[in-house]
Amino acid sequence: MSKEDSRQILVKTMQSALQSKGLHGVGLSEILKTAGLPKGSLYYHFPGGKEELALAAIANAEQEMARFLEQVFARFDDPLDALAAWIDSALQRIAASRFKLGCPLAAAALDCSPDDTDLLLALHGAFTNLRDQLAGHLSRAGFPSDAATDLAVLVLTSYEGGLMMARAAGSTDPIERAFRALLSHVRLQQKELAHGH
Amino acid sequence: MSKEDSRQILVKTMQSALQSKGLHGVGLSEILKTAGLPKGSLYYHFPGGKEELALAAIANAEQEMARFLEQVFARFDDPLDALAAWIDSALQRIAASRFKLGCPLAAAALDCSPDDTDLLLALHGAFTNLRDQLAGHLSRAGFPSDAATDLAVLVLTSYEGGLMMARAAGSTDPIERAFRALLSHVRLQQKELAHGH
DNA sequence: TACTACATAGACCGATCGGTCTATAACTAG
DNA sequence: CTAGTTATAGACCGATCGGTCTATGTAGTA
Repeated sequence: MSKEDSRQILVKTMQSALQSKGLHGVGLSEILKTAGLPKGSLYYHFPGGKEELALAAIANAEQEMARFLEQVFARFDDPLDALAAWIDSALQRIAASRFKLGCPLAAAALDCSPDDTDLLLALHGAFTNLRDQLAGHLSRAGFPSDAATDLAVLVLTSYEGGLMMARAAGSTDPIERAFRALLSHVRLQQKELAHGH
Repeated sequence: MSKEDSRQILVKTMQSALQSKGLHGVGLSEILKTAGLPKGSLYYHFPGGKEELALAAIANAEQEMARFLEQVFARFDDPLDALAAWIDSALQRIAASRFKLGCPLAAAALDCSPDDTDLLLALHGAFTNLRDQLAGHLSRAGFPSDAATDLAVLVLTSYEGGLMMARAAGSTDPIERAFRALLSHVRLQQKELAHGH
């Protein structure tokens, strides 16, 4: 097994562990058992141990999310249609996991100690990137830069909160409701903007 | 020390531990040290151990939140003003804790195993209650029942997601942005509703 | 005082935690 | 074939985990 294979397996395993049980909810032994690798491999690839692996998992999750967003927004002319499609796919993904998988970023953010500065910094960077990416696309829908950033944050917060509540509910209902409300309000605002010009 | 005192101290300590470190992020020994109580007291009041204590902390957090919402909505004629005031106070609270304290419900939801059915059920109940409470108040602002429920869920998800992101950011910025966007859209919708009638 | 329930107190337990260490397999270069 | 690097393999460590247990106050009642 090549170096990159084992490394990637560990990252993916940690990422999915974060999604289902949180940072402190899984032990290294469980991760290693799932990954099918011994402890030596972990500390060879990640001398920093659990935290370094978590950071790598967070970076990977951010990248996956950013890429997926890029694809979806490339597929639609209207950014709001893209938004709806993105949520739709999130709905399917979470339902397919029977509501076990949340967002690894959110799980790490809530499960870590307040003075885990490395982790929090990485998370903040990830959220900021995603926010700016979203804001860029939304500004194409006619929203001024400031409003687009605010709206992007609203989308992200509802997405994260929605995933969390969906997990508790064992249902996609919270995400559906939140984004039904959000999109209806935003479409109205968009119409208003169009009239104003 | 009376029975209720110790019990309440344990509940509060667990609640704040959930907010700052999550369910598995704190050990019982740390909780007991903070509470200034021995292990015997914990297992006398909560024979079910950590999980029973967590359930009690969740129930307490839900009650506090519901009461606070009730107070805020009683103080304003316009439910949207109340909403803004509620967020304002949340902003102050989280800033005062230097972004260490999130929502105990969210922390528990993301840090527990997917088959912790008791915990997830309790959280689902809590979120549903808060949602319906919010929806009731919002329907007074002119929103039809269905739309009010959707909007209530949007408010809750943004609140929870906003708290999480604020923690990562070490700043109230995400909450401010999210609710600036939310309130601006909702006020527009409200105006639209008023015109339509 | 004696009895009883309540509540505290903390020693103690096996299991598991994250992390370190040495040994060795597998491959490459000379 | 040898030397050296890469990566795997897992025994082992002290610390801490959640939980159990017995012993000790303590308060109210007879």
